Amino acid sequence: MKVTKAQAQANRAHIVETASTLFRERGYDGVGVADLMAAAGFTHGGFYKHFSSKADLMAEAASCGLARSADATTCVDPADFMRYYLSRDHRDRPGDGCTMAALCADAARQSEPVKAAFAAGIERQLSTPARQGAELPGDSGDEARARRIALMAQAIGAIVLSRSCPDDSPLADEILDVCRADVLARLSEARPA
Amino acid sequence: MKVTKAQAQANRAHIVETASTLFRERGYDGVGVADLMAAAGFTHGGFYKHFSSKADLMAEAASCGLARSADATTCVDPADFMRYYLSRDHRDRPGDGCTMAALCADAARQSEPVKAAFAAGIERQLSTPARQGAELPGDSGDEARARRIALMAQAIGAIVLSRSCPDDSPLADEILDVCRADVLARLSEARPA
DNA sequence: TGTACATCAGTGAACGCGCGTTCACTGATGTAC
DNA sequence: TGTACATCAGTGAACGCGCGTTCACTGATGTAC
Repeated sequence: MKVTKAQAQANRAHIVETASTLFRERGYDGVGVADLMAAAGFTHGGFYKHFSSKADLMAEAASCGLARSADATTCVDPADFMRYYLSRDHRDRPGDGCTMAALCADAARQSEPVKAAFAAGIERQLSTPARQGAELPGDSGDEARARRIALMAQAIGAIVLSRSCPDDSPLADEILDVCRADVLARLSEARPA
Repeated sequence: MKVTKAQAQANRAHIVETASTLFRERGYDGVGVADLMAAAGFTHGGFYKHFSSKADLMAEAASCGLARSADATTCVDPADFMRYYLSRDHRDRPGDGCTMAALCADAARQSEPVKAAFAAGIERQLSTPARQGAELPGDSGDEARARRIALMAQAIGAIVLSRSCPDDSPLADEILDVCRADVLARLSEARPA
């Protein structure tokens, strides 16, 4: 049964979205093509009408997930963002969360297109405009960029470390709490109002 | 052909070591039992004379790799350690590097024993004694521990992010350079000697 | 110490299974007249 | 506008392959006498 061009395009986008969520939850190797298509409401055979391979979809799902995150943080207060980012809620629901935190270790072992998507996504996140008035006067380009990189690394490291501990581990929560306090302190130092 | 008890024990340890390296290089899903046994110099059939399952070995290899790292940093100058940790060399040779950086995102999706091994490994790293004279007088337990956690998260995040970029990406090097400078600055602030 | 036997680390073929991918087919959509 | 045909998104069976695991076997080691 054929489908309108518009419907086919919407179906394709839906598959990419579903993949993006499932990959974040279970990793690239943890999601099969048949799994994924079933989760999106299709049978597996149609997959190759949309994508040339699973690796192709991986790169596209990464781009999509990373772009969405970057857009979602546009003009958001950095402290508010970090309070969410370093929350138990974000840690415990990777499917709805940050693609970098969920998949960048997986990406390191994938093909160039996937890694290129990650580099582009990181770059995009770094150049997301801050909320009006959230920048310092002395916030020159290089310095602000360096601070963003340092905080991004710390936040991602905290989530990834926390997730590697057993579910009920006090250490998992301690890592999150300590890093949240530290990141917020660094943010308020940088911008003493 | 049987083998002396001592030899069998040595062979087992060799398999764990080989697994620890291969897992760090390719991830848990990227290394098959047959692969691994061949790399260790054996055929795959003997695997189950030593381990009850691949998951069992994963937990043991994690413990082993994490313990070794923690021991290797005992009494090392934190700044020296961070200069190595946040180097291109460490980033580009995960097989010889930090188990946490290479596998903690994978660990998050594994069974409880693997996650428990990670929590224990992180705890062990946190309580590794610093080099004599590398502590501040005001370095009370909680404060020092919090600083260690924050720096560990930042360093791991930097490696993981950097590894997710394409090999020749300037961004990969920038992340490493920025985070190294930042971590070293934080270390020297904390201990103004 | 020497001999007979049990043990068990290591071998390599075989197992079922799920993976990514292919393919002949369907039938509504889109197009040419 | 109405009709005939080509297109192609989606279906579901089938493919080869590599995975984790099992198993009958081998033969040097370790043990009992």
